[in-house]
Amino acid sequence: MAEKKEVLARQVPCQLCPLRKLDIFRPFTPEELDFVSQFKTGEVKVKAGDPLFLEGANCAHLYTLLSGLAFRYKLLPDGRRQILNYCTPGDFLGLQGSVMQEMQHSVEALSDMVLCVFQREGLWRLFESHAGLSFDVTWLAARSEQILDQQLLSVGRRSALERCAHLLLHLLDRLAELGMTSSRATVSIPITQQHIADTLGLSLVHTNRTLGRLMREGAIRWREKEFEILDRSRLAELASEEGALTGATRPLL
Amino acid sequence: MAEKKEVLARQVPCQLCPLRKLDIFRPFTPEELDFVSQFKTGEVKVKAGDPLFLEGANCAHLYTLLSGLAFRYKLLPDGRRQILNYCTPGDFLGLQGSVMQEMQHSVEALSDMVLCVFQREGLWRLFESHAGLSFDVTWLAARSEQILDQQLLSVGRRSALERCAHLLLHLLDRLAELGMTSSRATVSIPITQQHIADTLGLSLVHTNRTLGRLMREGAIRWREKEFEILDRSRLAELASEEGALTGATRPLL
DNA sequence: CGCGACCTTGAGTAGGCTCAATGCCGGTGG
DNA sequence: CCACCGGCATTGAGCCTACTCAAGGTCGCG
Repeated sequence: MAEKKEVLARQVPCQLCPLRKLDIFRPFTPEELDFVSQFKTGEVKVKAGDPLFLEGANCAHLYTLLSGLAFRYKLLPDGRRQILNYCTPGDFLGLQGSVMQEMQHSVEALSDMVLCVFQREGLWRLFESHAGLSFDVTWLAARSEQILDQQLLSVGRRSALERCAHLLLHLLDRLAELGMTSSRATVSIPITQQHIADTLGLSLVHTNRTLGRLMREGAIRWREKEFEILDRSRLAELASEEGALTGATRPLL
Repeated sequence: MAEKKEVLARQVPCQLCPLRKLDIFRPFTPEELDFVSQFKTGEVKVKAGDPLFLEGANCAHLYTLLSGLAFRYKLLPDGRRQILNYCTPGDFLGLQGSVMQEMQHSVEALSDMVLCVFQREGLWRLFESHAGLSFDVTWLAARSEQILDQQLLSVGRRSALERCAHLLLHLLDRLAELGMTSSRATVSIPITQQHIADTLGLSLVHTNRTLGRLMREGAIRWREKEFEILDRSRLAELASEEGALTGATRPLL
């Protein structure tokens, strides 16, 4: 309990992984499931607010996020923070650290998380023995690059109002496909306005005012770290959408 | 000549590829070189200003940039453009298009380019038969994600002056490791201030003034699509550097 | 010689920033 | 039970960075 990361004995066998039931994840062959099962060395819990990775560290592990949410970020020497993206269940974390020498960004838990743990060396065995899974790893890397591209477009070229609208829609969509939204379009996500500001490259105050505008317009509701999209089409219009991400089924390691 | 893309018969065998001599690229085994050689189906030339990919297209090819420069970008419906990053020789282009359904960004040549062409299906054979090369593809994907992370940090959290300084240093470093700089720190790169503006999320006018400041400070010189870093340490200081990219040797496909 | 592409510069505006204060919890210790 | 404190949202005021509009200026090219 005093530990930041609580290491657990292996819990759920991959074959029974509840995430895998979602139909956004591509079905794995029994053989693949076997491999992943032994690739996985355990589980770990991280408490909300705790770090999973710290920039500059050389982490020996890879993770698949099983439950909970997190975010990736970078800091400038004087403390300015840029949130790069959000991590949702099914995301494969730590690839950069395994593939390059060290992690160039940090990851922090937004809510309590459970993660599958893999050893760095296991990744190499994965590449040697499973072309399909290797391709999946690459697929996941390409996907997160796409998300980053979108985010960069937003931060670089959209107005504050557009950015907010776009981000909320993006989060809604990502959580919806995981079944993490309540009825309607209500997203429960433990972020503060400071997180949003740091994601969008805005100041806290201005973020607050911009969200206020969206609320007064009746496009969203925001209360207690939970927001609801009331008028999706209005929001999409405000966001200057550029075409959504592919909804293709994805791999889950 | 009337063609946008000029397809050439196979020219240089990979074993003799001049790029491969650079010591930033990891040495390949003869066996790997053989495979890459037959993976490569030809070469293509693209003229400065011409597109290599267009967003939304479903491209059947993958490329390795042999010579010349390009940039990746996205557009908003109303025409605002965000340049995502620059492509330099050795970069592997089109992975997103091969791995996902379609390309979510465009690529345009900055200067005349020569590229190696690979078939999309060849990538699958690569994964099946060459774990090392598969790993390399993933490595390259992870690296471009890192570069994007940096860029996002810049656009989101740095001031105009910091962004300019950071970008110039970044370009200098990337071109220097390829031996594409002249003596000293002179970078010859055919970009306009509009490119810089679209990279940094700034307006053209403000970019001009900011570069002007850097020039008046004596940190850089800019003339005719070519700039020179006169005072690297000053520039680094202005850039609020966050730690450079790994200089590790990289794969070249 | 005129035109197009690009760089410069001026002037005025505004979107977004900082500083600062207030209000609203929920948790904690006295 | 209550007072206090810390984290977060909100709001006002004033400022400044960066944007827009608008004119040139330079250079290369047909």
